[in-house]
Amino acid sequence: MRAQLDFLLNEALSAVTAGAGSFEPGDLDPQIERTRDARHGDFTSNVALRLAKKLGAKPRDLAGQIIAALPESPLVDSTEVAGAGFINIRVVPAAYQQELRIILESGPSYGCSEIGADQRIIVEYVSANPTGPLHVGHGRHAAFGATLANLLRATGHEVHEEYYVNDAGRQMDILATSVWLRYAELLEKGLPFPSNCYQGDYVIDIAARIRREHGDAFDGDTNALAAVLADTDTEPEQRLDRIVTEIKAILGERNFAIVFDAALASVLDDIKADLAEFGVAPQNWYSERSLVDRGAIAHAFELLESSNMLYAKDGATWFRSSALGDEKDRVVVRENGVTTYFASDIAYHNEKRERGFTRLLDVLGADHHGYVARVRAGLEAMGSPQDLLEVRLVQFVTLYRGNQKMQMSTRSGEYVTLRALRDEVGNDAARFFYVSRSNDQHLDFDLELAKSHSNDNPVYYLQYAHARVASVLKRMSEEGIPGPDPQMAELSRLVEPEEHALMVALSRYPEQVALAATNRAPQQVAHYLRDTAAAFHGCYNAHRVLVDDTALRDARIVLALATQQVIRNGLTLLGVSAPESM
RNA sequence: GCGCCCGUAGCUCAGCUGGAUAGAGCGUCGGCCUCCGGAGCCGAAGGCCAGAGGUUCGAAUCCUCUCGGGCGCGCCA
Repeated sequence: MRAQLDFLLNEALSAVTAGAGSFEPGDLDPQIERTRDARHGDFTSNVALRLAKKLGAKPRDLAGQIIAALPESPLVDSTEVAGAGFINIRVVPAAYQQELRIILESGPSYGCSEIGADQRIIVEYVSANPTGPLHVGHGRHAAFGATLANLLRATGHEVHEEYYVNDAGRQMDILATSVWLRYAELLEKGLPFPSNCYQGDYVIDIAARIRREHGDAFDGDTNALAAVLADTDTEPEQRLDRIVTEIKAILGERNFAIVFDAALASVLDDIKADLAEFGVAPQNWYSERSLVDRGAIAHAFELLESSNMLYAKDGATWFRSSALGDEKDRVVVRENGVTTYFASDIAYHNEKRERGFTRLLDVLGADHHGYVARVRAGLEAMGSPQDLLEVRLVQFVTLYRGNQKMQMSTRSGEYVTLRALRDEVGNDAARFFYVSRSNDQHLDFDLELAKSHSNDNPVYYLQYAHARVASVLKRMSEEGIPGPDPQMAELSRLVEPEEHALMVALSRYPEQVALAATNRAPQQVAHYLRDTAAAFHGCYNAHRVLVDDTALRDARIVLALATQQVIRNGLTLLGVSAPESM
């Protein structure tokens, strides 16, 4: 509906501004907005106000000219110049009635558009290190990323979702080390378990399975290791590196790899299952090790080398990122010859680029914001346009149990897992709750509140609206009332204010989806659905659907069906179920 | 110290890239089913949009500064 008015207004604008060279219609989107106040009509545009100065005209005069140039349309009821120079448009009631038919004809695809048709976009999100189960913070990333992907897909983008698996590096060595130390406990080797190893019970489970499958095959001489463990003078992180080294020596490369791979597979399988149950299923799980094995890092280095962006200093290799907007240059190969995490990431992003995506969208934790400039610099150095990489930061989730703030740390094992949260509050409530707040807003997640299956959970309100329609339909079939044909129904019978308000709300859905996708703002869909459900409940309470007047009844059933369709489409975008009954 | 995010009703948050009288939920107070599901509806109270300047026809929104909160600033990931 808005798209049609947009078109009309553009026609009028180009007629009015035909002689004025500097004007470009594209600058002005969105030109048409919904009015907030019904007295201003249905739609309004401020173009006359915005163009007045540029064209050297008075806003109200200009508005009048634009209105005069507006092509005839069966959609438009009346137009007026209001206030300082607003163009207010009232559409005919039949337009809203026709929209109901369009909703029912389009079904699940109502609200979809092609505004992103020429875009191939890769959305990378969560990408948590596979060193333990996902926690509630990751849940927010998962819900946000998946919903964003849904929104982009609904607006015609070609979308590829990906999870980058950090299956190489120090943290993974520490996980393997933690597992082996638990294994050693099972063998009663009498070794202490350092506090900066991974504390979670899943580590013990993995160790137990290794014990079952391999017996004491990974036993060995632990004297040197015991000495390192007992050395409390060394700085803890440094000591941990030495512990890793000792355990690698005890096991040998081959056996350490077995423990390492068992730990990785176990944790990753858990993450995959967890996300799948949460309705989150990336098309690809991209292994950092595969990147290294394939020579992608070497390839990226060649590209950087050829543009003279690498240099040697202090025995390390540096990337000249400061030349491209970063605060300082960054090390890509350490003094000890090992490449940094940044080297992998630069190679990974280059690889995304080479796969031909027109946009790389990274969903990252707010603690990674310092990282953005250097990745962008890397891409630019390898020949990308500046806007290829788009980063959306997700602020932290602070978990409360009642008034008690909870400290979370993966290493210490003191955190609430996503799975535990889902078990307690349900997938629907969790998905909805996560995306109903802007991603750049901190989220206070009160477990006690979320756990309580009480009425203050907003997701139930939406689902209830959907179920209520289902209930009416059930009642209808029980009483042998035939379902109406939307094309034949006399929708002009829908004249009550509540019905009109509901129809207006429904007609807004396509533009809300487009807006939310453009703004990368899933919470706008959540809020829209809340408003729409409220309009429905208000209408439902004021006017009975299954009345004796057949024509009126049919019209109201069409309205109810359209409402159900829009709410179902919206909930689906958010990854929330639309139940027939509660 | 420097950088990024944020500050809107008692609480939790929206606010459509600068529009007309700033909106919801929860909480508080008062009403509504002999009627399709009361997980609902209707109404009331509640605001110096942290503060101060600036930009312009017009600012919660853009710019600068101050105050307050969060997060970064490794040859960690």
